[in-house]
Amino acid sequence: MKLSPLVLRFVLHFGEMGSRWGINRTVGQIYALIFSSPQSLNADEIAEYLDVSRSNVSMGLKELQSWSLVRLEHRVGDRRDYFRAPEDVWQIFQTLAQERKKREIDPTLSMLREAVMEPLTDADDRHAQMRMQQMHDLIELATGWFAEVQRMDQATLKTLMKMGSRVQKVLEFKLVGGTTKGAKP
Amino acid sequence: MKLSPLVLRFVLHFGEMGSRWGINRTVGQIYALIFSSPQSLNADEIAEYLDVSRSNVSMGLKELQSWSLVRLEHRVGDRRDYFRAPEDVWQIFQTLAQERKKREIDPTLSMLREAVMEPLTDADDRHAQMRMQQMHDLIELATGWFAEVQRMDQATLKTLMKMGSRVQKVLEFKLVGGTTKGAKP
DNA sequence: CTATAATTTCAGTAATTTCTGAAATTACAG
DNA sequence: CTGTAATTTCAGAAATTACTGAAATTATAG
Repeated sequence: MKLSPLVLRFVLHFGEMGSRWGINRTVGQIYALIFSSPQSLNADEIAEYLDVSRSNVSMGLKELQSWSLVRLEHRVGDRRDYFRAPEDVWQIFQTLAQERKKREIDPTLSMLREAVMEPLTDADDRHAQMRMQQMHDLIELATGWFAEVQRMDQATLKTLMKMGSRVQKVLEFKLVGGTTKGAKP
Repeated sequence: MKLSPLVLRFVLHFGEMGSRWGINRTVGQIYALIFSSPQSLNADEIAEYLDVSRSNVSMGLKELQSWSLVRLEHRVGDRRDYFRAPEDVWQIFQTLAQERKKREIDPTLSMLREAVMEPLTDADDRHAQMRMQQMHDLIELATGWFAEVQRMDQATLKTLMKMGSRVQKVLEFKLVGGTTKGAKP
């Protein structure tokens, strides 16, 4: 089976970018294929389209499932597993951000949390600890904000993004009076 | 030369996380070491602290410079290059985000831009193209927003983050009347 | 149950990435 | 210039990661 030039280009691009995104080529290609396909696909079809081994596809699909980037699906009278990408690209984006946070940020945050707790006397160590504290505080602020943003509904978020820097004006207006550091609601 | 247990832990963690962040172990370790160090360091010192080859350090430093994560520095009466991490962790964060966007997002965005322009007749291709359009629009919105956020001053950004979801209330209040899609200032 | 289809696991191999040490280049003091 | 220190380059070695094909496991139709 052969892919159309359009889909092929998309698939190959995702394969190449894979390494920059921390996934391997095949996983990137599988995702691109499933994402762009009008129907859900089974593992044999994927292996044939991409010309890779069936076992490689199996491993790739497991990886994509662990990222919640593909959904399993079944068809009546067919016991094979079919895969499809969630429709809503916003949802995909959020899932991806969440997963990346969990894998790329959270472990570092706990490491830092522990490190800044340690009582120290050595001057150089204290400097290092101060730097870690700065990094910790920044990450904590950013991820805390991220968690709240995730709780917003899509419409608000879209509005916020479309407003762009105009939000600055709104905030300046609203914050006159020093509510900046006030208690949470 | 030996690292203190605190710094060692930090350095090793960054080395391990490196692969998840798309950098190699040594680069991660070099950065952690420079970031936490009270003084700038030269390549020989780094090689000795981390027990890796001088050439490996040279390559790692080039990589970090390409990410603008370390600054070159000189000392009077010493012709060696010394390296230090920018003080401001916010600045570091922004630099990092900018670089990642450039390397991980922009190439995909241009690929998608081209793909959605193509005139097509085949039904499956048109479906694929529609999916690419969705992905393109989302990325464009998100990166456009990101660009604007980058233009905000730090204080506003911090305020925004500290406000968290309360910003939703402010927006709801301010937006009654349908200014949502209005012209830019 | 038994037979077969579907999927997963995994040991070995292939491909890629990282790292080293030697050689080449660059920078500069004398 | 010349000599030496500092840095970079790069070919090959080492380590890691990705992929395959065969075997094992799981699922289910009959």
